[in-house]
Formats: sequence, C-alpha cells, structure tokens
Amino acid sequence: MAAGPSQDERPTLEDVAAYAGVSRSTASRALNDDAYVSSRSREVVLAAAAALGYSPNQAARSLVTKRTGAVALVLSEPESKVLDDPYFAAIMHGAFRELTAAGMQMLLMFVDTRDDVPRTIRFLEGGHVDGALVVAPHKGDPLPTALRLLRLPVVFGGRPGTISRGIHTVDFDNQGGARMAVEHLLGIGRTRIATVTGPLDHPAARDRLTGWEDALVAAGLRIEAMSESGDFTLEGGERAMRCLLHRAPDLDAVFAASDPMAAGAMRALIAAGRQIPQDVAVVGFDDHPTLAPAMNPPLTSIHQDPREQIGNMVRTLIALLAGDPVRPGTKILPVSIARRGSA
Amino acid sequence: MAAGPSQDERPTLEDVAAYAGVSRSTASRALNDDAYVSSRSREVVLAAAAALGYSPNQAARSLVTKRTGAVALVLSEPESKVLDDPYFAAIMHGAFRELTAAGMQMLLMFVDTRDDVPRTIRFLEGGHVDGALVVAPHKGDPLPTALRLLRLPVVFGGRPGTISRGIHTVDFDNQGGARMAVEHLLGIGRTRIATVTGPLDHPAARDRLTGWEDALVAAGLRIEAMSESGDFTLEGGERAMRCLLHRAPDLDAVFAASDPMAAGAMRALIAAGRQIPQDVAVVGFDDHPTLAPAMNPPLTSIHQDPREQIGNMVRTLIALLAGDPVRPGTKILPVSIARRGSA
DNA sequence: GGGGACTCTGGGAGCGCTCCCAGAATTTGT
DNA sequence: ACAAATTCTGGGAGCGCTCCCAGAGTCCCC
Repeated sequence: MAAGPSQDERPTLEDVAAYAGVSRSTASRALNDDAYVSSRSREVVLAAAAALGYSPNQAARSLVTKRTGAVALVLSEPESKVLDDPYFAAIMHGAFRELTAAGMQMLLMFVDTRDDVPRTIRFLEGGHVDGALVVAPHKGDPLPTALRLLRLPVVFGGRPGTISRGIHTVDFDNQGGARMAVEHLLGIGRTRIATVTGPLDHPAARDRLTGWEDALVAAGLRIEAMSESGDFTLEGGERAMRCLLHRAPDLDAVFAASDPMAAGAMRALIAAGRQIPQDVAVVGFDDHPTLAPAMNPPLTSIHQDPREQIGNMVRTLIALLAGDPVRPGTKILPVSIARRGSA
Repeated sequence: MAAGPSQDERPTLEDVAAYAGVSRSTASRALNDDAYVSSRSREVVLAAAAALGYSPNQAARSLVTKRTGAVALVLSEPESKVLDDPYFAAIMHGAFRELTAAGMQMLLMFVDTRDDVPRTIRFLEGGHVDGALVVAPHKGDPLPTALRLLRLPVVFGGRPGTISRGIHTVDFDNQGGARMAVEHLLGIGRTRIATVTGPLDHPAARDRLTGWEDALVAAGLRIEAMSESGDFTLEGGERAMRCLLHRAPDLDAVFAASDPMAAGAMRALIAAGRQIPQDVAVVGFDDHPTLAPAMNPPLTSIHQDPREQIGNMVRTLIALLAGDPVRPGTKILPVSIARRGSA
C-alpha cells in the first residue's frame, strides 16, 4: 500500500514519468513541448498523462517559473456605476474570453472607494498575478499613479485623468462620438442643440462635452447656456433637462452624455409637454443594450464596442508579458451611431 | 553584492527572519499568528516584514498547504443574458466583497455554451481553486451533474433544473414573488390577470408561472388562455403581449416574469391604445435597477437582493472549506415588491 | 527540590515542478 | 574510418513556504 500513484491523491509528474518509463525531466519536456524530446518519448508521456488524468500543479510551476498564469481585471468605479452599466459586464466577459484563449486565468477586483486602493496595490504587488487590466479610472483616481511604481505590466481602459505618460491605454473616441451625435442632429435640421454632460472630473464626460462644443462652434451655433451637468444618472439627467428647458425654452434637440441621463431627459421633456422627436430630438451615449431599445420612443445613441476595447487591452498586455517592446501610448477606438426613434 | 535581501528581488521569509534575528520557523509562526510565539518575537518579525515590504509567496504556500486561497465564480448563462442583466454584475460585486473580507481571491469564469463545459470542468478539477460558486444553471445544464463527480466544494445559486439532492443551493422565492405580484394586482381591484412567462426550461420561470397560477386559483379566477411564453427578452414580451391581447382583450393586468418582458409588454399595450395603469396594470420581476425606474410609467416590480444571495452562498462555501459539516439543501430567500407607477 | 507539565525555538524534510548540467546515444562531416 | 557536432536523457539542485520533531527554557505544584 505504498507505491504507485495512490488512489486518492492527484498524480504528480513523477507518477506520469514512472508510468511512461522515463525520467521526470523527459516527462516535463514532453508535457511542455520543449525542444529535444524524441517523438517516441513524447507520445508515451502524453499517453501516460491521459491515462492517469494528470494535470500539472500550478503552484509548483509558478514557484519556479515566477509566473502565475493569471491576470487581474481591476474595475475602478463606484459600486453603483459598475452594477448598473452593462458596459462593465461586457468588459468582464470579453476579458475572460480573450484571456482564456491565451491560456490565462482572470482574477476580478473591484475598487469602489479610495479605501480599497491600498489593499488592491498590496495584492497586485504581492506577485499573485502577472499583469493587470485596469478599467475606467476617473480623474484623481490614485490607482494609476500608484501602479506606475509597481513593476507590474498594466494596461488601462479609458484615459485616466491624471498623468498618462508612459502608460498603455485603450480608449474610445468620446469626442468624435459627441461630434457625430451633434452632426446627426444638425443633419435632421436641428439648430438649438443642448447637452446634458457627465461629471466633469470624468475624462470621458469632458471629452464628450468638448465634442459637442466643437461641432456646434464649427456650425456657427450657440453653445452658451446650452449645457448642464448631470451625473450620469437618470435623476441627474431629468434635473439637468428641467434646467435647460427653463434657460432655453426654444431648444429643439439634446445630446445626453449617457443613456440613463437621456432617459431622465426624456422624462422631463414629456412632463413639459414636448413631443419626442417632433419637438425635441434626443441622442444618448453608450447604446445601453437594455435601456436604449426599451425607451419610448427607442433611443438613438452613440454605440461603442466594449469587446473591441478589452480585446485590444488584453492583446497589449499579453505582448507586454511576452516581453515584446510595445510603445506606451493611447489607442483610440472608433464609435458609431445607432439610429432609433428618438432622433 | 551577494548577501542580504537583494535590491531588485522580493524579500523571502528567510530575509525577514534574518532581519529580525530569528529563525524561518519563528518568522512563519509570527506571520501566520500561530500558537507558541513569544510576543517579543512576533513584534520583531512583524516589524521586519513591514520594513522589508514582505508579502508571502502564494505559490510556495499553496504548494505545501494544498490550498490556493482562491474561489471560482462560475456564471453559467448564455452571453446575452449575462451582459444585459445587472443581476450578474451585482452577484460578481457581492462575491468579490465577501471573498475579499475572508481573505480569498475570486476567479471569474463564464460558461456560455455547452462547449465551454469540459474546459471549465478540467480547470475546476485542476486544483487551481479551493471551491466554486456556480450561478443560475438552467434545466439540462450539464454543469451541476459534472460537478458532483468532482471532490470540490460547490455552492449553487438558483435551483438547477436537474438533480438537486446532496447539493448546496441558495435561491429566491420565485413562486412567492409571483404570488405577491398577483396579490398586489388583486388588491388594486384587477381580476383578469394575464402573465408573460420566461422560457419554461428555466426553473425560475417555471416557479414564477406556478406562483401566478396558485394565486389566481386561490382567488377563484380564470387562468385559461391567460399565459404566454416570452423568452425573458423585450421582443419576446412584446410578442407575447400581442398574443394575449388578441386572446383575452378584456384583460386588466399583466404579470411579466422579467422586467425586459414587462417593457415589451408595455410597448405592445401602448401600441394597442391601452393606458397604463388605468386600463392595464403591469408588474415585472427582478426590479432591474436601470430599466424599471426609467420606464414610463415607472415599473412596479418584484425585488430580489442578489447580494443577499451571493452572501449566503459565500458563507456556505467558506463553512464547507473550513470543514464545518453543512447540511446540503436549498435555502430560499424572501423577495419584496417595489411599487411604482405601473401598478 | 525534583518531576511533569507547559512555552518557545531552530533545523530538517519535502510539497511538485522547472532548469541546469553532464553524459549517453545518434547523426553528420571529412 | 574517426572526430565533431547534434539530439536526447536522467539526476541534482532549488524555488519559498509550512509542518514535524527534537530540544531548550520556563513555570508550577506536590
């Protein structure tokens, strides 16, 4: 009751080697399809591994390779945001798919408040993961700065508001998207186009405001008193829309920098007796997959593909991990417009 | 240039011990606050660890303890579902919080199609995690059956349609919630209450249908020709509602087994010229945080708290991991009704 | 005061793997 | 034909940690 791969224990490399009649070294080489293994040995080892149901012990492997085979996906946004916005679900899902295809595991971490930062940093520098994907840091988020000090490969999603030199970033063309929204509204004959902005400490919100401004200025139209800040929420959008209606009762279109804010704006417009889109046309941003089509009328919105973003991020990180020299910088992804009934 | 914790490398336990002037064993004991360490040694070791910025090598630790300190969260639902439904985001977030508090890491895995099952099983039995939380398996999902063969502690969220003997499950009171919805509609004087069901291979959808039936039968009201299957989507709900209006034009209320279906139903009702809630009252299920309040009128819906569910699941898993004898079975969590304008 | 308990410590072994190195087997070149 | 390269193999070391064990020190109670 002593020899052989015992019944209850998981077989080790040594067991596989013994079963195959080769040494541990040869078995290891065969399994990692390293150079210098005879095809006969390789075959016999692979057969042994299959017969015993062998799967390598990841802990033992990392101990010597100093690689964990895992990557952290860090979502740095307040809880409410992460929960409501399907963007994050799409990011998680896409990251999982891409990482799995590359044979890596995905560890998920949320950073809701500043209090979570030290713990996250400690974990990240604890050597549990080979690299990190960090999504949506807003201005003043201490995470990017702290991460720069770590010697851990990191790729950011969404331009961090703070320093951005020497870091890898994949972002959407927020400014271009906002311009696209305004140009669409101009195209359907609107000339008094207001905007409900996101919180302006958020780089994306800022860029969307800039895009709106640029397009209106280029068209020679008025921007004064035509913008009001929401906070990316329905209630914020509703409140902002009421302000705008008060300040500019003659407005004939509104660009909301997020879909929930667009929904709030629509509510305020209906309450004020305006018809959508006849009296006031509405365009949102993000193309919220559940919300935008469910609105009445369905919401026209700027569409961005989170999968493309996370795919780019993962590929960049994997290149970094492989030691390929990747030039730091920001990659900007294009957006499109999803036309529905509201504009 | 040889001795001491070298500048670039991460310090090891040996380094900490040397710095503190104790043995590796004592350092280990102090750090794991094990029994039998003098308070002086503990202090000096902790100080050394802090000074050197020591953090233990998880791989080395797992190698000997045969524990990884990580748990897999497995979401077994088709991609579209996971992406649109904030329920899953809440589950992930809640799981992360609870696991972090227990000092564990969370590995996230998605199982979209049957093809993903073997890979998932292989991973789970590969010893990468200490246990698994598996959410929302539907009837015929091969995952639960396959997992039973593994000697890996698993806790399910949402009753799997297949065998449920000997497994740990935490579910919501779907039947009770549906009953609650119907009773609310009865309470506001409705008597011809239709339902739009989810796909009936889904245990939750089935339970919600049963609850609706029970409540109507108990009230002595008609159920014939008053139910129609959607598929948990907006379009399905819209189509089902049109059928119901055709079959039972005199209906005065509808209970939809999900919020997107409720949104679809509302669209069909408005298209048919019915006023909500005057002509037809609408109740949804899930209390979708973005969708329900954004509807016009805002949607009354059955509320369930995903955090409570995942919290229960994590606590059960941790007890299992600790070797506490937990009786297998299903824990049913209560739901409530969120009253808004639609009913 | 002496024996039996506790409290604390350090060294050794070993978890399962990969890498290095020396040597055996095989091929190639002249 | 023999030397030199090349292919392949097995053993040893060691990654950083925890656990076991033996032993030293300390306390207490009869």
